Amino acid sequence: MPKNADEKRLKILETAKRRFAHYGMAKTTMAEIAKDLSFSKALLYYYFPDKNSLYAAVLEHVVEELEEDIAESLKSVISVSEAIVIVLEKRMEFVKKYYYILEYTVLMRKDLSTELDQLLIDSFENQKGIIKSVFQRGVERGELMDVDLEEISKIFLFSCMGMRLVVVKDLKSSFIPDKEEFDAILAMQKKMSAIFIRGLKV
Amino acid sequence: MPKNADEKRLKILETAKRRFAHYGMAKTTMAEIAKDLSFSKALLYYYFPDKNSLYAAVLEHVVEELEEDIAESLKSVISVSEAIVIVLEKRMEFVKKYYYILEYTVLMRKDLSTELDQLLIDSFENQKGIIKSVFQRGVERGELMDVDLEEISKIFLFSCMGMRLVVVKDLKSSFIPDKEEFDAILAMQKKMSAIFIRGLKV
DNA sequence: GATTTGACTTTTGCTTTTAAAAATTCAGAT
DNA sequence: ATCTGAATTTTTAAAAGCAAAAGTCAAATC
Repeated sequence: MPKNADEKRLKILETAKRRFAHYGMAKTTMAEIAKDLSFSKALLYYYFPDKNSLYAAVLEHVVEELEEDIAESLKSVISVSEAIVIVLEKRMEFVKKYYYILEYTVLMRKDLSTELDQLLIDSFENQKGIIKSVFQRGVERGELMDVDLEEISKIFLFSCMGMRLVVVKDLKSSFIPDKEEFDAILAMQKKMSAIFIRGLKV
Repeated sequence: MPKNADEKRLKILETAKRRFAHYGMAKTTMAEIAKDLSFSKALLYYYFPDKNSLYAAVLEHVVEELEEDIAESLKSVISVSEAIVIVLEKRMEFVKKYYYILEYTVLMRKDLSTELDQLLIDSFENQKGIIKSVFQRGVERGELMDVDLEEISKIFLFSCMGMRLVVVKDLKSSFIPDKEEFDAILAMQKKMSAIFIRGLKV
């Protein structure tokens, strides 16, 4: 019975994820999710306190997917450069794949619930941690200088993230940037990181 | 007589600049500008086709101020690092000083008039040119590697600009970021550029 | 003829209104 | 403890009205 309950929770999560990924938060209604599952709308509220929490759960889910994916990919990688390229590519792939889910957090930046806000902070910290550990390995191997990695990782991440913001101007129009734009951004991020890493070499 | 006409045009420009710098584009009316000068509103339209053109003229004016200021400051500077720091500081000072004037272009990013759009593109190109010539001098002096400076300058500028966008989230609320935020951004930009430049060294 | 203006017209940017849609609650059924 | 239908509350979005601001122009002034 409790197992069955968990299954239902998961089903809701999956269905919501599909809807959010396709139509975004604003254009997805609780009624639609319920209908997809042939559940009553009220049942959704039995498993999730409100729409926002459901969204947060979905977001957490996909963010974990990215984190695991990156962690897995980095296992076999040796050099700092290679590792950073992997991270950048995975990140970009992720943004492309879940654009409509992520869009809401960008649009709402300011007034997000504490829950969501914390989730984003955690996600950022995780990303920073990954970058940091990549650099850390470089330092240990004598490849990179011994600098304040906490700070450097943050700066590096900010540079990469910002690059995307500069190019993608119209966040309001909820229009997904085209492949060319994404590719151009990724190319710049790679080039920047190549120079950046070189600047950290011993 | 024509000289007097030019003077009036300039007076309008100055008054508009003061208003725009203090209240921003949206909160400044043509009637107010006219009243400040004891001109009739219609006279403003004799010298400028519309409010947008007046704004563009003001923006062009302040942008030129920045460009000249930077060019002047760079005359005496030798090393790449020093030069870049100067550019970053001047840029930030400029943003602080004319925040309410610049705000409009950021808010309206998408639907700006061709005129304004071109002005921003030109300004960006100018900034890129400055960075490029700084790097160029570094290359000539044998300080930096010989790379595609056009591309590198763009990437460098994007990284710096983006950094600000990442930190300043609420462009909508038309709230001026506080000194601490600006300082934090500038500090990161400086650190980033130090590593970046080191990454370009021969 | 180049400037300048007051009076006039058109647009734009708010409220306010309001109807529908969506979120959320809840008493009671399973 | 799970689940639902029906009812309630909140949001959203379109329409209407209105005041302020943008923009025009014929006539006056220099």
